[in-house]
Amino acid sequence: MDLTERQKRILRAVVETYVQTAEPVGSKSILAHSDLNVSSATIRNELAELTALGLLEQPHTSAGRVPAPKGYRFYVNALMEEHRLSVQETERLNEAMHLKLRELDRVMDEAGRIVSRLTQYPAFALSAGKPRVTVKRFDVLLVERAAFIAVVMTDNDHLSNRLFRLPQELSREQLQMLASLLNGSFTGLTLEEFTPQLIRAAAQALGDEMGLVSMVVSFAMEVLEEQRGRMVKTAGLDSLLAHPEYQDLSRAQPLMRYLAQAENVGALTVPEGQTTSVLIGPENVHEALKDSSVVLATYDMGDNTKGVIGVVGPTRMDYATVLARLEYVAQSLSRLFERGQLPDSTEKEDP
Amino acid sequence: MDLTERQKRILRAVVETYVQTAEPVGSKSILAHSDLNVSSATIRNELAELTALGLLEQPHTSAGRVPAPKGYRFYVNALMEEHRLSVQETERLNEAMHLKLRELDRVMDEAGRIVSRLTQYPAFALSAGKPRVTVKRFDVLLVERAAFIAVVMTDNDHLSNRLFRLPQELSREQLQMLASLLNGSFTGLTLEEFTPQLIRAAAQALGDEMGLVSMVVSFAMEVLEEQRGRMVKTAGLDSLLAHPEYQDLSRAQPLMRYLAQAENVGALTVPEGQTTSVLIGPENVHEALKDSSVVLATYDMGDNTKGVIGVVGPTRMDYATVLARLEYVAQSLSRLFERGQLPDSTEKEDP
DNA sequence: CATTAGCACTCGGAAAGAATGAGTGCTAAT
DNA sequence: ATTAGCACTCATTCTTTCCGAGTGCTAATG
Repeated sequence: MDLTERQKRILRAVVETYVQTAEPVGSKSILAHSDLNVSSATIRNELAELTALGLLEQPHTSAGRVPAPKGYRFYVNALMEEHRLSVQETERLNEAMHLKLRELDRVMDEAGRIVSRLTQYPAFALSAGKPRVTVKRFDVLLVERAAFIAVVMTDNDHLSNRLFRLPQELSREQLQMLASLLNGSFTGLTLEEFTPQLIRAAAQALGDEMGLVSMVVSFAMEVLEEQRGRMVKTAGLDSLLAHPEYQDLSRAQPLMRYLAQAENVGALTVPEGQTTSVLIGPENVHEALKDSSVVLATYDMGDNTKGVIGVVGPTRMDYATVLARLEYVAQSLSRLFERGQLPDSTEKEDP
Repeated sequence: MDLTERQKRILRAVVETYVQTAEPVGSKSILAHSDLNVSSATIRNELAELTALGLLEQPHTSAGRVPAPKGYRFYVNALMEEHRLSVQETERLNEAMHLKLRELDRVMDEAGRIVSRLTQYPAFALSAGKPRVTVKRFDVLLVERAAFIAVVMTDNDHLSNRLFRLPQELSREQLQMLASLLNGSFTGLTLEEFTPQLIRAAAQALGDEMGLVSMVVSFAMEVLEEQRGRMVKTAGLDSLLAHPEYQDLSRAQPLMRYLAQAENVGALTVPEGQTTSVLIGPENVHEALKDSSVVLATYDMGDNTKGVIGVVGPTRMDYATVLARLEYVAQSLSRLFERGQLPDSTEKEDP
């Protein structure tokens, strides 16, 4: 798509004022917002041109212009200046991030909240799905005469534990044997490799009258199941209603419903090889998103797995700012996973 | 408040048809819905009476009647028949409940979802706050040359763990000593009793050059902090918009915002000595709830602590059914906590 | 005295019409 | 190529009109 310099400036002016005002923008206001030295009539001609190209559209004959999805796309690809976070902004973001982020669950939850607060759009955080997870290590701890804790550590260093109470007492030796059996037979296996035969054989080897093996093994299987799946957290659903395009309930409701379903949100991904993704209106495949936009950024969870954070909002979105903030949070998350800590707020760097 | 039998029947008819239709109900439709053998004129007289008593109200002169909050209150207190769950219903509920409910976090999350699905209203689940939580037991497990897992078990049998990586290698003996020190010095203490002095003394006693003590202790403190707070999970926010009273965005939005704030929802409680609570419209203290109703039920988490589940919806709510379902879920949760398992679906009993 | 039939009246809401004005597209002039 | 000027379009807003469900009251009835 080839545009003259003047057309680009006009397109950009339309996008940027529309993003602010949410009102169709007319030739006069472009005159004010950009510093073109031409008359409104000239601009009208250009607008007609841009409309013919499918970059803008007219809600009705006597209204101003509104960016069409293609227009936003052009803006995002070619016109948008990279939004540089100001010092204040960085500080605010860091402040927001400096929370007790630890367990994955918590991290995802908080990340979603933070992004939503930062962008004023509903946000979500997805942890990476990991198709092959295995148990790295089992531990069992005797806690009372007839209760023990099983600790399962997966190969992505996630820990889970559960307390088991038993009808009978248990000796330290029995537990010891249980532990070495488990570590011997069930580490390094994916969920599929936990076959009933294997479990039965192990139980027999231990002479397991209380079903200890199956207890712990099925716990381990739950853990693997859980680790394998993507975790989906959404936040800030309520902020959707704050935007004028969703004042119309018939638009807000399907989107809300979409967002409330974890499996929908979990299906959102960033194309291979990219770290961010912007899908504008009809570019989205899911019906409920057809007239909204989705902005995504990936973060690194270590282990070559990627998580995703993102927001959903009207196509009229300040893509530059939203992208910048998402990227910043994604970057911070990557560092969190890499180093086990959040970046120092004084540190400054360009991606 | 004394009503004649006929007045009661009329009030009840108004509430019940209004709950279904969401339209003001007139004298004629009452005639149809109830089996009074009187004319519409008589009913009109009674309606005027009930309106004068503040039990009904008229949106405008030429409209039918709508229950006033006092009317709902009377209905809930005196008129409402206890909704008996049908066999099908029970089955559906059980099916919904039979999920992998384990970790508290997950339980709360699921409970909220289930209640929301069951009632078609936004729902929430609160775990009990526990003012005095202590660590019951510490365990440490060596996992690699320079990494260990700390497991903290609190007196409500909650388990948390964390993996610590260290710059230096660690001997099994060192860890052993760490464990006994922690168990000796820090079990049975509330968060407040973890004084800096105590921590310093413990570190010295161990000759702790790597800061092991402070690592594990601050982890334990996080755990206590977390266990002390109430956990708040909300679900089904989107179902709010499905109800006609929230088609008006100016009503839906504040309520959404209210529900999105954990601290708001967390403040909802059931009065001492009751197991359920119904707050109708203006009976609510929080501004955002003034024209909605809140229905709550408590469940028993063991340890004499009570959790709460509940829903928020329009005052026009089918209180009988909602209450019955909430109670059922609450009961199931209680049993889950008591026995560590869900009630058998074949089992049937009256509360 | 409670109940009822009958009827005038009220008032919200839908439908139709009129006024407003921002913004366009076109034409003719520069 | 640009621009001033002007007729025209069409959402939006404000009135006006109309409709009917439902009431409240009165007078008649058992």
